[in-house]
Amino acid sequence: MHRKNPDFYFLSENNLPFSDFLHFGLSTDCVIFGYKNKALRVLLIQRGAEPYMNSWAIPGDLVYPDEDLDSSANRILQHLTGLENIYFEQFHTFGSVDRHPVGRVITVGYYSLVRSDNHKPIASTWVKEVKWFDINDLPALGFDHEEIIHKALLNLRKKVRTEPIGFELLPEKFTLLELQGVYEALLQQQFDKPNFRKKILSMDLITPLNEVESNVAHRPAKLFNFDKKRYDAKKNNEISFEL
Amino acid sequence: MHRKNPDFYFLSENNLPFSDFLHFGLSTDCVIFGYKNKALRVLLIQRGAEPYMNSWAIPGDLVYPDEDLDSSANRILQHLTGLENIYFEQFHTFGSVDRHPVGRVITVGYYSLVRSDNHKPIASTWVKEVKWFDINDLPALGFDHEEIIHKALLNLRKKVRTEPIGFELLPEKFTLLELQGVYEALLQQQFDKPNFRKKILSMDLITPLNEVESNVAHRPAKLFNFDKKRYDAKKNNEISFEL
DNA sequence: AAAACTTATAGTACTTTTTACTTTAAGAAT
DNA sequence: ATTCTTAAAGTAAAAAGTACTATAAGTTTT
Repeated sequence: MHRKNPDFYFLSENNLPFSDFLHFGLSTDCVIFGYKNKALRVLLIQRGAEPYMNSWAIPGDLVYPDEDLDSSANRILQHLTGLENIYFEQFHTFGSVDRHPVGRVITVGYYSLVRSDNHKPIASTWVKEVKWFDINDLPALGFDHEEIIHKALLNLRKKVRTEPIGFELLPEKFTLLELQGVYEALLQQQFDKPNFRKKILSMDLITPLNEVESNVAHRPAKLFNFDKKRYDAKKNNEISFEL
Repeated sequence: MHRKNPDFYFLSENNLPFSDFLHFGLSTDCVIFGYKNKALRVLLIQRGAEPYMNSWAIPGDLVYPDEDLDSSANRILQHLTGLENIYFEQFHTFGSVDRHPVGRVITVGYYSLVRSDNHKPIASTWVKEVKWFDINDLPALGFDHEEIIHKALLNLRKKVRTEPIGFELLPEKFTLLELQGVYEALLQQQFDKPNFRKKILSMDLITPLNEVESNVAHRPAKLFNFDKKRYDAKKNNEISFEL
């Protein structure tokens, strides 16, 4: 009951050869959320290789030997969307013994929020198609990716209540009703318009611009943007966002 | 710019040999929280082998090739504390390229909550000493374990506000003032006694017992226990715990 | 150009929750 | 019996949340 390599320093007391411990594959997978027409959606790829050929899946890749986890997730996001400065967050790591048909591959799950307008999904050698799916109407997915999306969504729903990240799903300039739509899609609950407005404005985190929306068949709403500087300043004192 | 192994299915388009991608080490590390004398504390081990010989560290181990992540964390916890049914939760995965002197080892971070009375830490071959440290008075730690503890604490503080897990730090039967002490230690804030009591009781998640504390030099407080069944039943309808 | 329509935005009244504090109760120690 | 300490219940004011109404400011229709 002793290790083959006594130089090593973990608690293990078993009789497996040490080399068995260094044969893990490591990947990152990204659940990319978008928002359009009052609905939350997810960017999926259609696989062009085995296993799960032709299945839909969330984008992911193996981590390079000299690459940090966040860098890896960021690389995938940029590669696929062509965007920089995408908001992303690690939320859970999936490592079931049998989660992967090829071998023991554990994957670090990230979710990210992108402004729906700006993305132009880019297919690659290994990807047949890239497409947005409504969160409530997903196709069958390969691997354990249904579980990953489910968990990502639960995490996002929690986070969105205490940190002002809903803005990441909207363009720089947005109306209060658009913001309300984002939160209604995220939290699956309706808000009263005047009260939502009052609450958001009282947080003092978004600034009104001297612009209004255009091409609308009614009184145009004022445009706002999120004041990240002010939030960062406030954050140091106390948490100030809560829905 | 193409993979050596075209059977593989990730997005990677680089010229590294495929085998380079399967040489990751994988471990789990556990931040074990306890509560005593109105203070939050952490169980640390003193390392008995290189690297970081004699340094203090959080307990952890390599994951076995045929072992799930949660099982691995649970094994470490049981091994070290001798307890079963310990509350634990995966919170973040740490995988910086240089986080480990021996090679590329990524670690899945867990935190756990144990009832302070019940634990009898068990040292092992690789552990010189096992000891509780006040969360505000930690020794220097090996690896990136300071970062891991810091992040565990932040996660715990968030979680404890929306899920009734504070009980995990107390014995089965506890008084309301003891519970208040736990939350004050966790959240680093004082609560008003009558109001705390009112709020907790209004949640209808703890049941009064027909017992009172003994050996106290004043009016003894009633003992309560947490009603997990009732919580699980409520949980399905809506979240009902919030501090 | 006026009227009708749609949504923005301000305002108000009511309810519930939170907060701060006071009072009484119950046992232990002297 | 008296004193001490903490439990536990109660109360009132303040704050926050909720539901709804009224007015404003545009576009479209007539």
